[in-house]
Amino acid sequence: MPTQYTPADVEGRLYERWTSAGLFAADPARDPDAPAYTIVIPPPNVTGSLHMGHALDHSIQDTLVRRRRMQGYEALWLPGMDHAGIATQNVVERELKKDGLTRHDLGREAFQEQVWKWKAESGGRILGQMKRLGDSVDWSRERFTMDEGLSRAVLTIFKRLYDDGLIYRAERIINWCPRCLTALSDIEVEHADREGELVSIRYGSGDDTLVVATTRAETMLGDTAVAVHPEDERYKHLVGTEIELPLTGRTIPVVADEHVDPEFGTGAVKVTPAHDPNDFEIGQRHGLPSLVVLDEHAKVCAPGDFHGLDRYEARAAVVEALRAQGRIVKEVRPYEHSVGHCQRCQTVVEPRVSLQWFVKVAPLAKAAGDAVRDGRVQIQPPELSARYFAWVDNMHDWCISRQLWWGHRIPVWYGPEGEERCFGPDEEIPEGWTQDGDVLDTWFSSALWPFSTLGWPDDTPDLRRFYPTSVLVTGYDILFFWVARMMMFGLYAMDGVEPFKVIALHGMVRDQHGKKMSKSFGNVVDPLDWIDRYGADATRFTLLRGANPGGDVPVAEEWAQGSRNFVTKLWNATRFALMNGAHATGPLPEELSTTDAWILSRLQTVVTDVDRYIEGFDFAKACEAVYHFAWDEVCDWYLELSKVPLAEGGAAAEGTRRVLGEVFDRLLRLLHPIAPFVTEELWTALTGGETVVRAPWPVADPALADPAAEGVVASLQRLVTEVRRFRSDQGLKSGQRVSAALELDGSPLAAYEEQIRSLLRLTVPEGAFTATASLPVEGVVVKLDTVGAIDVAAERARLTKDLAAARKEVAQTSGKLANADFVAKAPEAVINKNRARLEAATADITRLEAQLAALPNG
RNA sequence: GGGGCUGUGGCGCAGUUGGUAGCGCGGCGAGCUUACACCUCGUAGGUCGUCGGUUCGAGUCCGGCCAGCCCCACCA
Repeated sequence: MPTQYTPADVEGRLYERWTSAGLFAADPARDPDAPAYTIVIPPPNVTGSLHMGHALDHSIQDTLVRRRRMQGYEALWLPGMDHAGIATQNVVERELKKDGLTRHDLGREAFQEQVWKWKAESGGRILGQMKRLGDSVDWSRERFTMDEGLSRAVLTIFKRLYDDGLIYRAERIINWCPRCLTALSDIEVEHADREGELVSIRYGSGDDTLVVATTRAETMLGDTAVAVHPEDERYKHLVGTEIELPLTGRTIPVVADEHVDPEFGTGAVKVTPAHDPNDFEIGQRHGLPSLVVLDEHAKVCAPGDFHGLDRYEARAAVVEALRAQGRIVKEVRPYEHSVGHCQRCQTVVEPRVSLQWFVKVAPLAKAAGDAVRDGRVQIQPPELSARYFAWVDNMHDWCISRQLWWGHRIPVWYGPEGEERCFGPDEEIPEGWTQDGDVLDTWFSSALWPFSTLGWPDDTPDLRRFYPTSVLVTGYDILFFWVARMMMFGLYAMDGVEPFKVIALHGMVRDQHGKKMSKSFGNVVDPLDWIDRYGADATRFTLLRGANPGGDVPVAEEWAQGSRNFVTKLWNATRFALMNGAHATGPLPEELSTTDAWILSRLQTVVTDVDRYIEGFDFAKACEAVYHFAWDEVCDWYLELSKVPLAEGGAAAEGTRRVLGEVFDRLLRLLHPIAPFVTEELWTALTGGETVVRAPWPVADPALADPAAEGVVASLQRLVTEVRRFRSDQGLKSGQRVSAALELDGSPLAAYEEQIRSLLRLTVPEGAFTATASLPVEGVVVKLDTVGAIDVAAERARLTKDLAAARKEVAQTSGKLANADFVAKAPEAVINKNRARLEAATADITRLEAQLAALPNG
């Protein structure tokens, strides 16, 4: 075995072996007694490629699934992709544009074919990248939201919602993207503050004028009223009258509406029902007409001088024209306000009245909220529940129609007599009926993901065995987009059965300064680059190690190197064990040495801790626990201590070989869900087993807990550390052997004289000491021949400092114990702890004084 | 405008029901000791944003303030 582990040499080979052996395939009929464990992957966009966010998300899911699989669950991790309506259509349209074509040149059917062709050729790159990460998904169950089966699910639930009156078509004001030329739901709009200009305009003529303010002057062309507060004395006389609307030759009514804030601006508001959500509501309340003055490209479509101008050109032109008429009052002033942008292309969204399809969310959202409220679905970490409730309890109706060609077409047809009818997937469409041209929001089909992927609406064995799913793992950023909607549709479609038991939310991957990764900052890290250079295991470990519950995950090159080093360390440690004949077969030795008993005892604790941490979604702690056990305890102490019995041979060596094998067998299994590749490579080498993928998950054996052995080794560690410190302070070469006498009589450490000499590079004295340093530690005395004269002054200074600290400790602790209030009110455990502290400090004083006294005069 | 979060050694983070602070990286010093220099050994750095309160005792509970971040939102 080489001294360094080269991930690239093994990862591909192992993944291939796992999949061809079908190790990740779930089988609903395999063992009816085994509990099921299901995770459906948050389907990445078919246009997407693996980024750090996926890598984190998948590392978590893989860890959960691999552990359950080892525990004997029938574990299914179902992979798939989302058709990503707008995103994918944009990609393909861009391709067409290179040939000077638009989708309209092709027509709907040909365009769709083009998208499928694109998908076959260059979509789904991410699936191959998931293999690099080691994702143990069941590839035989891969799904796509546009699959035939999933499409049937979409049509089925649409019809059910339609028939239940939960889907309706209406003329409403919606968010319109003038570039994508489609409606958007509220959450597909991102708000950002933008510098704009607030223009104050005088409406009316003669004595009957008032001033309104707007940041979108061009919308005045579509004004159909001015609104004032009913109690506003300034305008009371105008309410109910008509007022002149400049530039248009129209007059509009002045209406009184509670919504107007008399304190803000002039207290008078222009009302454009067709292009502003507020104004739309005012319009509804007062029966005002909606006058659409901007077309789907956001160009002025109202007749007149401005016709055909883009909204921004029109804005300037309108202001200019008003200025010419002396209508602009005050100065036009800069004004920062929040502007909505299309999530997909960042174009400024234009609110527009149009005929769209909506889901009536109130009853669905209520059920989705209740499922969490009454504990049927648990949100992890629980603190994030508040955000969830805030959302589901205040949800507006969901605009689900998109004016796109890529997606599930709305299954509603219009008849010759103008009637409207929804047809289910298996119904025959009568002659002469035409289908609605819109498609559904991508999130509509993703909302069905937990059950549509399992065969719903059919009653399949998969659906029965694997629904509801066990846990949904995703970033908190997608709680509203996806999770809340899965809850709504899952509960609705599955008659109240929740789509998952636990929603485990993780944070966002960030750079080492906590900054969001983005191309513009230039701080994006490509997980595949890390996998190439450090390996999948190190990449996963880095992410999981930073994954504190609910927190964002900062990553940096150095962290990845540290993880890579850990993997190498594990590699070399196991290599050491193998070179020394470690094996994991047969019973453990009857008689365990104290160090063997100690490491086995520690192992039980770590097994328990790691299991508990993963169970609680605390991956950072799970990583830390294995990391420290493997490195600080197994490598730094146990391997070193084992060298003496291994060299000794005989029964001592044989016992150690068995224990070494036991420790690495369990450690590798414990680490496998987190770092699947290196553990597979090492575990199969160590045990000769087929694969660790389906090896049993380690369970702690309480009989192996040995506090006494842990105590002895702790003493040994303190002794060794103290002597090392002395050697280091005195400038003794660490490799240099030093003659020493150990007076260990009566100490439990007596049995470890050999190991102590080995760890400290001590030899047995052959003659008289030349210069001696005496170190009383842990009740034993170590006499070192220091070869040359030791630095007495430095040692004295150090001991004096320690002595002062010990005396301070004694003073503080004894003072505390003398405090009547403390003794009366503090719990006994705390008091005992302080007594122990006092005792230890007192012993330290005795020891240090003796050491000082033993120092040669110099 | 509403809601939430964070502020602990140089950097990034842990700190369960309150009991005198831990980890990784980095720093400094020493060293190729028969697994590993992607290593080993030793070591220096915090009084926990700030003010006040509760308590025998607070990083850990309560209140004010300062600083930063995020989400939601139809104030022209």
